[in-house]
Amino acid sequence: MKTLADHYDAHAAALRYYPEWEAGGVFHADPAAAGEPYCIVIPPPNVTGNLHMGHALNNTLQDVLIRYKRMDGYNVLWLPGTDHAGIATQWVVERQLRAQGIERRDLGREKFLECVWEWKDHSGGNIVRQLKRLGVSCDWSRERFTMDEGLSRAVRENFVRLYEEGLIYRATRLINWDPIGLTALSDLEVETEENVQGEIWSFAYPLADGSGEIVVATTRPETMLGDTAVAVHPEDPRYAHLIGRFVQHPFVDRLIPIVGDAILVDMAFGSGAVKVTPAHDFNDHEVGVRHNLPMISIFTNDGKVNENGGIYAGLDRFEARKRVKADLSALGLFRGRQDHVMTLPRSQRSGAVVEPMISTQWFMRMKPLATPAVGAVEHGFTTFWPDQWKNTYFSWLRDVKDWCISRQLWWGHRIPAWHCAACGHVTVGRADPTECSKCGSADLKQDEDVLDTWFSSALWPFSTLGWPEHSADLARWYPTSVLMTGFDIIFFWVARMMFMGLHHMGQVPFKDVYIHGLIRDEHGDKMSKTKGNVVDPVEAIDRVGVDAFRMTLTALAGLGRDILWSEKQVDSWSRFVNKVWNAYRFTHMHVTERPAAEAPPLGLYDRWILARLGTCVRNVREALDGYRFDLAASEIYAFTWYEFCDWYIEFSKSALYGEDGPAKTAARYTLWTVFHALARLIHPIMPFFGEELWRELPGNEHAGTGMIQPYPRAGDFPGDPAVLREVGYLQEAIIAVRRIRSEKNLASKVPLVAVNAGVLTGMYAGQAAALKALANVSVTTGERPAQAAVVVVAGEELWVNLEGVLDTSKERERLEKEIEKLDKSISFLQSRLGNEAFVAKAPPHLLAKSRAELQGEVDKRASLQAALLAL
RNA sequence: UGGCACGUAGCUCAGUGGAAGAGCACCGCCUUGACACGGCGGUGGUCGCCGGUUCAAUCCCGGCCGUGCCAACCA
Repeated sequence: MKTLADHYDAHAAALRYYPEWEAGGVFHADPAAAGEPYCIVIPPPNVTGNLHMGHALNNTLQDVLIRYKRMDGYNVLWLPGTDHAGIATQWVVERQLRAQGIERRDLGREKFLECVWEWKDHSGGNIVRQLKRLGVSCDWSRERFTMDEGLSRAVRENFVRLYEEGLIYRATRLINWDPIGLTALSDLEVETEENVQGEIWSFAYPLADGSGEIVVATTRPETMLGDTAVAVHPEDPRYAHLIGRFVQHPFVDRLIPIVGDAILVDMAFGSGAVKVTPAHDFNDHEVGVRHNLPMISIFTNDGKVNENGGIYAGLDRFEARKRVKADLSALGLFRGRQDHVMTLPRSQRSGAVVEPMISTQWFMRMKPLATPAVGAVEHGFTTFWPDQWKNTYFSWLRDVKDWCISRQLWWGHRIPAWHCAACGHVTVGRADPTECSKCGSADLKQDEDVLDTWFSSALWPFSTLGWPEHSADLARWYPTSVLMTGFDIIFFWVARMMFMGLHHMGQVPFKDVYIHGLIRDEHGDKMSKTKGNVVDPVEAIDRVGVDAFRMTLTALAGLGRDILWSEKQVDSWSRFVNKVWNAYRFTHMHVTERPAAEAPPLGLYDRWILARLGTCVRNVREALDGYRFDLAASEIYAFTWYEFCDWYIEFSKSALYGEDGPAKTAARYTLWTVFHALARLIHPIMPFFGEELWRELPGNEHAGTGMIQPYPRAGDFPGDPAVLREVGYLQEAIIAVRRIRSEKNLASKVPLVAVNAGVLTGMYAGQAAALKALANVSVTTGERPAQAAVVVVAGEELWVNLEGVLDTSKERERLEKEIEKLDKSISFLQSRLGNEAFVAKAPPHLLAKSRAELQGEVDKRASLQAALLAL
């Protein structure tokens, strides 16, 4: 007999099996292999990042699917990789250099990039090592990086094609500017800070002809330096006559027109007049465009007032605000202030207050790209899980503005455009040009900017598979099967992959998009460093083992729900590993070799547990197919714990501890068979544990790894309804007896005897051993034996009656109410359908609970109660 | 302001147009030869509120209240 350790050693298993799997090439995908393709391309983590709980969830769930499909015979590829994460990475390195007193600009572009690459090489392997500790079965031979050679080529190809198609263009626009990061930002990289305490500050512009004034209000008084209009509603009786006249700017020599604009101005708000700063406000900018106003920039890139700000030039934005207010007040133009709660746009990365600035940037034309991306989801080529996220996707794409793709950074894909010093023409090409494509001048200078980091991410599902080459991988695995990610990057990433995939490949990049929730702490708060409630997944793995850790994540991953992570949950789900291990040890005590392939004649309980196993397998598959990870986990948990351990193992003991014979053979076969399936069934969720169970299963010494065994099929374990019914009744009988015991305070060693209990003596005589073993109740006929401590009431259908023993009047009331309700339903359905159709169609419990039966039950319970009290 | 979710046992969550479920917590009993990281039994819920549809609603529909998220935001 093989002795197993008291406890499963998750760490030892991980150390042993992962290298074996890698060395054995079982993660490796072959496009020529058989099977329906199944592919996931990993959402690439930041190359210099560390594994956090979000990654842990994201990758555990992907691995569950990947392993399930791989075992199920699909030709599976899980392609891993990392992202260069433009601003984020540059920011980290800049900060490190600054700590050494080195500024990026002093270093120069070349040197700085060397530093970034160094940093990437130094800390870039971390996240991959941590992913491996999770047990993820990626094909590491295909690992990619957004700035590797192939992907850089894809980025360039994409840029050139879109440029040639007129979908990428250069223009001077009002854009979001980060005055600390010194770069343009896309709309998405701007975050709004809520509930900022601010003020609305009012002041007057004197009319140029001295005939009066017009009062405007603003949260940013300093922007008045760039005002080029005052807008009023054209139908406002207070101001309509002023349209076309001018006010005098108090600080700069400028006459400002009063314009009528019904779109911007709300007559009912404030004074009904609005100052217009077209160069530093998006709404005002539109007014400027509509009325052909001058757009005067008043800020430098680092957020100081420029030469257009007259005497304020050189002041920081916020300093200028104070001075402008003071000076306006001094001129007697201040007209009041009130507190105002507002929102503030901040750079996602640097935290700087974003300044809208007029700037020349590269843009991607979105309308022609977005329309097919909307259609693809509308027509079901891609499905969101849960479904409601498609609304988020639609609402953004339907209203999307052109995407500012250039960044004034150094870390990233440099824009493949060359400016001609001679004629100003821009040459864009797949190869670096030597001369201007217009005038032929060789005096070319490459554009200084790099592309938004999401520009390369948008190509990820096909660039990683080899695009723009027509690779075998691309042909085999595009479109991919599912994209798994968080809701926060539906805009940033999902939508962009959709339109780029559709544009270049003519097909959606993935058939399903699974959106998982956020991992929060046990109180439902977001994890954050400042709150100190961040859970480190690596620490959690060290503590409970990777299998238990993954089981917890999987079990908590409900569709469309955030996860509240707590040690309690982890401990609770971890215990499952121990429970299974002990059942496994029990099996090893009784089963030392692989049973004959042909099943021996099986007993009632053997057939029962195998039927339940079949149901479990079906439910697990259904759950996984519908991305219900939580249900898959709890299905396995419930079957194993409550049916296999609590019932089957107890049932099987009398055979296993009894004499050799068919019953023992059958029980051994059954134990082995359950674990043979269970080892595979749990594998996707708990791969190391599953592998250990598989390898240590008697007779599996040469069976190879469990991770490529066929996933169990429900059809392998057919069920017989009669068997399920019989065992169901038996369980009820046992439960009822136990309950009496507990209520009457009878120790389990006190033997009970059931006399003339029809159900037990007749139908279930064959299960007497189980009744004795599990409830210590013997079944007999005839007189009440004197030696029995208590005689359980005899009669028909004892299993029901026993339950009735504990009836209270409350229970009786409930039953009577139910009778009333059912009575009505039954008579209605009978009169409408006719009795025969009713019997054929009505749900079983309606039939069973006909009035007479229920009434009989109520009566019976009452009399039983009386009988019992009399004992 | 708009959109989307959510509201089921003390807590975290499943669930269904036809007899309310799990885990944790709690209360008893039990160290029985896989497991005390265990076993057995139990307490606990007008399934947010109000209407409607239906023979029947926790489930479908409408309204309301509460919570969360996303998006737009008024100078």
